[in-house]
Amino acid sequence: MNYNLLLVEDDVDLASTVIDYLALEKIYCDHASNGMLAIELLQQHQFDVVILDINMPHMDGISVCKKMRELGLTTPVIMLTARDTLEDKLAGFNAGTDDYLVKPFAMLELVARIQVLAKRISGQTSKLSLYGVELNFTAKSAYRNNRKLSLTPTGLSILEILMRKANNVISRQQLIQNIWGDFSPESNSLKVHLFKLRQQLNQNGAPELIHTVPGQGFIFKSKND
Amino acid sequence: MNYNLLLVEDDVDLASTVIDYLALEKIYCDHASNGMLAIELLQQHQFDVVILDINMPHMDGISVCKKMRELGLTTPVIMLTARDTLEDKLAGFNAGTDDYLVKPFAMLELVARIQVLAKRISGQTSKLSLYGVELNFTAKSAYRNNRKLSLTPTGLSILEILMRKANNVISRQQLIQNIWGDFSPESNSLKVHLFKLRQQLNQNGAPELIHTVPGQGFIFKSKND
DNA sequence: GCCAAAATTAACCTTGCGTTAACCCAAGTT
DNA sequence: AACTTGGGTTAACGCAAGGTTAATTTTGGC
Repeated sequence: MNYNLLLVEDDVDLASTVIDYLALEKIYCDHASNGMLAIELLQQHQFDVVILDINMPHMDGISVCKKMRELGLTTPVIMLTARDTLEDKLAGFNAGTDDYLVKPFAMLELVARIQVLAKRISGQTSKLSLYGVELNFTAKSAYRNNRKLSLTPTGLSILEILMRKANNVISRQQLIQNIWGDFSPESNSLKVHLFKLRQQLNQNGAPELIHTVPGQGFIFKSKND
Repeated sequence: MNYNLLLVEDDVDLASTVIDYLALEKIYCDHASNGMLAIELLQQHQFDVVILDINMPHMDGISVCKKMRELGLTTPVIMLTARDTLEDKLAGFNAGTDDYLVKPFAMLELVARIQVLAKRISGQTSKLSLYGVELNFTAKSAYRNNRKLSLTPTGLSILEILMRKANNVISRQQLIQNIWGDFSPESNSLKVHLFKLRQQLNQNGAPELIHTVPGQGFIFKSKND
């Protein structure tokens, strides 16, 4: 929730219907009535997903999508259209769209597909669950195999950073940057935090999830990967 | 091109039809006839996308997908089903699927959607794969025939340099330059590193991949080239 | 200003990477 | 046959990176 979308749609009535509905789902949605404007907005702001009507005067949705990709804008795109021939769909995917929804569609399906795309990209969720570890942001708590871990704020934030980049190595520097910003403590604070975090995670002989990659950094993954 | 999929489908006839078709598109596709097997395979191997039939005996597609996510398997999922009610779709998305396709579907659309998902992933985890050797940059790890190699940072970097210029001879000087920059160690350090790297690569009598070209340097290639 | 929780620091221990040097071997040279 | 040369193999050492522990300082709520 709390996503930031851009709806590109020339039919103002339809647009406001969609925007109003999404607002109920706590999804905020800007509106561009034509392709040129959309591209401009996309270059200026960061959006999680773009919803793109294909049938528009001047510049159609396919062209907008193509243009976006040419400009290096990787924001995920969902195309909306009344036409459901295979050629149309393939043209859409070819232009670089991520999803394709045929009108009339159920709002709930649109919302579901928006969430899938937004999640994949920005990892915005209220909870993260991985390898039996559950992280709840709103409650600021973490569990492993349903046993609550007692973590300090920084411990929690380290765990979050590692889990968001699960299966990717994160260097000490990146970690420090993410936790403290530009001014970090000068001693082995990070080591101590990590130690305590692992201590909590590995109670009852649970297998290690935070692995050290010597000389490279740390990685959150299960052993048998 | 050259994706690696897993199709989970109990109808063997339908499965082989899909697999054969995908083969034409150069998309390689393993097959699991039930959910349990699928989960096992997913834990053992790395797939780009999973195609999941919903309607299966014992363990249906929704449960398989849920289980996957609980286990921390983030491989993108496309669900296939004959039922296209909204509730079914929402149940699918709720279980953590990435896409949902209603039968009968056009093969070309399936292929298009596979490609979208596979691309998103391969953008996140950059890896290099050659002659059975897989180099994963984000995890800073290397595998040969799915067996993990234990490499030091320099070992990994040598392997990367050689693999990037596979089938081209690289001189000692070039290697040294690339690893250490302008100031290199004065002894036979490179030789030792290479020895240890080869030692890791050639476990279990696997054929040599790093060949010495006397007086010239080294070349990464398979024997029969 | 007091107290508990959290963060930082310092000291110490352990591991393992990188470098070195020494030695081995085979092929070519004199 | 002894010597040289290019390369492969092995073990040893120093040092930096990482892990552990305890003590001290900082922070924030009351």
